[in-house]
Amino acid sequence: MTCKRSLVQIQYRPPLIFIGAIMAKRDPDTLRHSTSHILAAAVKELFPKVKLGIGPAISDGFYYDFEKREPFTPEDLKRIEKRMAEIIKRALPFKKKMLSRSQAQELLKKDKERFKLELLKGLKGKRISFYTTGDFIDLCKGPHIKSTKEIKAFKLTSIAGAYWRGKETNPTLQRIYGTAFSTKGELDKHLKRIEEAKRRDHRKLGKSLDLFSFHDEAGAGLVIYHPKGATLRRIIENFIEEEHKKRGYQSVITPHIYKIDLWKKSGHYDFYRELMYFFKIEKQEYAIKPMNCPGHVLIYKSKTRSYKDLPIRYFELGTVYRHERSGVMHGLMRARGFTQDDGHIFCTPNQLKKEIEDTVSFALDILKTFGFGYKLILSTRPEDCIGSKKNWEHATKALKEALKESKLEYEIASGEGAFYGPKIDIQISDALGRLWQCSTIQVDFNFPEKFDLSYTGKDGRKHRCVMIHRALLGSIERFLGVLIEHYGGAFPVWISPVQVKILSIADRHLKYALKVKKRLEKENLRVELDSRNEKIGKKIREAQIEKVPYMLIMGDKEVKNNTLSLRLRSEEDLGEIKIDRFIRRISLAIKKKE
RNA sequence: GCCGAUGUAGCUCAAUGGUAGAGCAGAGCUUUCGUAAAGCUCAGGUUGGAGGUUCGAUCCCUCUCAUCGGCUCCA
Repeated sequence: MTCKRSLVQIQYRPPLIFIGAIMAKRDPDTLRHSTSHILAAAVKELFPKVKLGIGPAISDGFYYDFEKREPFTPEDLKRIEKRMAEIIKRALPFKKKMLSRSQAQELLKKDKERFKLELLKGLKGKRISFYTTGDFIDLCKGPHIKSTKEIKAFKLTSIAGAYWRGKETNPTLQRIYGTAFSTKGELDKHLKRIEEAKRRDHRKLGKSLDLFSFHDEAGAGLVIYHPKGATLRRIIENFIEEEHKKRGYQSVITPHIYKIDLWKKSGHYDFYRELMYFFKIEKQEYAIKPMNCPGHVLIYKSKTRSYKDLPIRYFELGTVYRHERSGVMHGLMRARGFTQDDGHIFCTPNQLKKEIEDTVSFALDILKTFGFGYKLILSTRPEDCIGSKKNWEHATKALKEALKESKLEYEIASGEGAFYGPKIDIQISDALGRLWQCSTIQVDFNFPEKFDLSYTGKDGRKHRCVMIHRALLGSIERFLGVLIEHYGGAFPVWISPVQVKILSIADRHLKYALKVKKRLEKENLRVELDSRNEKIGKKIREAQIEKVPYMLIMGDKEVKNNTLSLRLRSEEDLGEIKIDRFIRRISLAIKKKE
């Protein structure tokens, strides 16, 4: 079988710096790919009529695609797993076998392996390599482990549907996912990591930390923020807006709906209609904005611009709605309504490189503030695109040079650019190691043409300006989702919805507790008081579960000494401390964004 | 949108072709307590929604909505 390396596979790479992700020291791909053969062999033994797709190694394991009328059940999975263990026990060698093209074709035809035949057609060369393990034979370029004995620990993890060769118009195959390791310990570690990731799932934490909710009756993909979630979001929004102001952006505000004519002019009506929400009032058709660009463009166009004005940078926390297909929603990570930290830069072609460079460094600064790892991807000209070749080259070169001068490593996604220009995407990963695109920096030739965006040059003539679309967090929703999983809900103090929880021991301590609360609120701290008639143990337990960074316990001793007893969510009991000292301590942590 | 699974109290889950139960949360009472869960009592449900099969459906079937795992798409 073939094992195509593509960006799609790279997407499954393990998290960059998260939760101590453990990569096996040896490259485990060969082991996993070999295990996928054993999976196919077991399926063939149990279900001889099944046809084979492909079975590559992916970052944490492998999969194999099968065509089978009846879906695999979880029970089937267990049976297959058992048969795989038997095959492995047979200690079969992986043997390479070179066949001529006609021999290969004959073999696959005999087995009616129509997908393999299709793969064979796409292969170059006269001799085609196959690998055998016992009676099982598979078209494959290898390499493989020597013997099935080397598979010491494996597990089938899930079943899912997948299109043949990833194309929607192709038949749906059934994909069995699994993973394999060279020791049992590594497998256990891996499974534990998955457990931990599930515990950090932002959808779960969003509920238990009372941050946000979704409702059947409200609609799929529409986030409803609860007080604590709203607080968290506002802090991030204020932070990001301030950072933009520091870097020469001007804040603007634009409407949520526009007449359909504007969307026709911008091209969204033609290219983006499927994803847009439309409505008609008094014979006038409107659409809810899926993007913020048109508004910013109208501001630019509201007067003539001189080269002296450029670059102009507009910023808006713009809420957009996109009708995502029903199967793709994923908590905050993929919603139908979301807010972008959206900015547009209008500049001269000569300014392009510098602007890109600054924007990339801006994005990385922001990501570093939250301790994220990241990956840069440069997407180049797709087949179907607008704009002259010269423009594309200029822009792509500007992007490349900006990255080069910033000494940043990046991958190239050839032909993956938007139809209107090349882009740099930055991905960060969630608890399960899934990468999410957050920052995106896109050069656009389309808008400047369509809206005739220009400026007057030194020569007194009109010149076409260049437009950059960029979002650093991407969508606030997605970023929050990743953030929740990144911190496992234990946010640094500066963004914690509740920074301090005061826990009073008995009713007679309430007055003092209230006094302390007032004092802390005067320092702009977010404080809650738990004065319920409950035991201190219970109050602590609940504050721990809420992951409040600082707990202040107040009883007779503290009232008498005019102090607080400080406990951290890391379960540290730090004992008594003076109020002012505590304020200094927490203020410093907030300032340092720890 | 596609493949598959799921949907029972606010939350986590149990049970059944004869209209459902537990723990936590909530309310009331007792208790005023020192670093991860005090006790008692009460209340809480058109079993996601619509239709069908059946004497009878929460359970079986169809449709629909939503969620989950993927595919595809994407911020």
